[in-house]
Amino acid sequence: MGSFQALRGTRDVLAPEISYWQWVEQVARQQFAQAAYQELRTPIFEETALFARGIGEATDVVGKEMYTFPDRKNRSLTLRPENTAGVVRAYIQNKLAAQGGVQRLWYTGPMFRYERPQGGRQRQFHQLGAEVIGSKDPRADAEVIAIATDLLKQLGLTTLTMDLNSVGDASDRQAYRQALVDFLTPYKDDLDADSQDRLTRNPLRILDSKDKRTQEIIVDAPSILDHLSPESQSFFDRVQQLLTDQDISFTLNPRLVRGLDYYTHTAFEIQSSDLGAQATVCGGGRYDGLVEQLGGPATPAVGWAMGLERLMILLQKLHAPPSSPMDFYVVSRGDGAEAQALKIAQALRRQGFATELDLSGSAFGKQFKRADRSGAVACLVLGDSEAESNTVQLKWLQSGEQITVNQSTLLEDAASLRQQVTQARSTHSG
RNA sequence: GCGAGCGUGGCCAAGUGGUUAAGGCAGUGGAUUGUGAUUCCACCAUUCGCGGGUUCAAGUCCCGUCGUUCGCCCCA
Repeated sequence: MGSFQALRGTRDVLAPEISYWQWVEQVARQQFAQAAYQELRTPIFEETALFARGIGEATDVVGKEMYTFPDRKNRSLTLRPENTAGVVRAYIQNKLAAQGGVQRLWYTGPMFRYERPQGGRQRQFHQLGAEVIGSKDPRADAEVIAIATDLLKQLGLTTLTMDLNSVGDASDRQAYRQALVDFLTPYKDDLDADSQDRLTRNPLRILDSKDKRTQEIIVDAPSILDHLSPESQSFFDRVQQLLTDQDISFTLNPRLVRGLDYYTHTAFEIQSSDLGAQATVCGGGRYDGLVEQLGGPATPAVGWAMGLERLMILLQKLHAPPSSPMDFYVVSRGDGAEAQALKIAQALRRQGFATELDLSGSAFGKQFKRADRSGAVACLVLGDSEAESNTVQLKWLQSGEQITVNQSTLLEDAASLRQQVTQARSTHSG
């Protein structure tokens, strides 16, 4: 072959699809700004130990999905598989706690996990995430969830469902873990192989096994919700109440267990039925122990992350790509005219008009055909005679009306030109 | 990491061992060397993801490999 191709599980995002990405970023940026969240950008690779300690040694992500490599000084580095650990590291390192109060943060960027690629799952994928660090108020949970649901709604995704659970605090979990192990041990031989393995390592994960027989057994298993301390229970009740007050609907799912060890109390997932096996679009929850776990002061926190590739799959099914149509298409022929055409195109752009310049030098007929297809509202035509008289033909493509304008006066009244463009466009679409 | 399916030009494809590899869309040039439609003409795969094998003969069968899709797994 001899040519290169993007590595397995990575891909290029090109023209029509990219506009969905830009749209999502724009909507998110605006929403976060309105809610007083600051964007932060953290490095794409970090010390391996950050993830191992933050996410948990026993998790699948750390155990078998990380891109880990030695650098030239033989330090173990890892391409971030998620960004909460990195954000918390940044919070600690930059002493954001010292600023007092609550830190509201958001980010977007690539993440890396070595998994078998599948629809909605790549090795390099992108997340958009929000973290609220420094508040133990259940309103923080409700706010951060509301921002996620509002964002999705604003993107037109209205058929998503949310599962909600509480995994309690560390001691609730400890007690529940024991109860679960006690319950499952007699059935050990009937569990699927993965679940048997998890019985000692990470028993809570057995709850979302998809194995039929395991599921039958789990039906009667004790529920985490029966093992919450009174404090955890009332916290969870409050979160639910706050969500209901905002008309955010959810389904209580006591078997929802998140795969990363740092979660405490609130856990939630937003899912779509249009994504096959990779149904989760957004997932998150509270992680009150993580800041301390990573060497900072004991600090409560909540957050979530959205999978952008999955979001794009849904958006592409839902609507046509958001387009940004051209205002002008500049057609020219002949040396003098072509040079003037470039100058005019740049002048229009400086005034804020979206302007495409035809560089083909082909016959006017061909250029007009392209002008038509470009979606531009108007066409500017320069040939030898225009070049000589320093004029330009302004042709409105919808009506076919064409007038001669002096090049120097074309942009004299940009506001009125803008108005004409807007009007021509609205009669076109109306 | 495991299982199954698929891989023909930029896109959608026909083709199921006997050939010169259909067709459509898009693109480029021309009929029309200064005006968008339609129409017409021409060009656009020495080759069927890649490598090897079987056969007189392979896009078609076999093996390997790469990619991709679906499920498991995992999670966003």
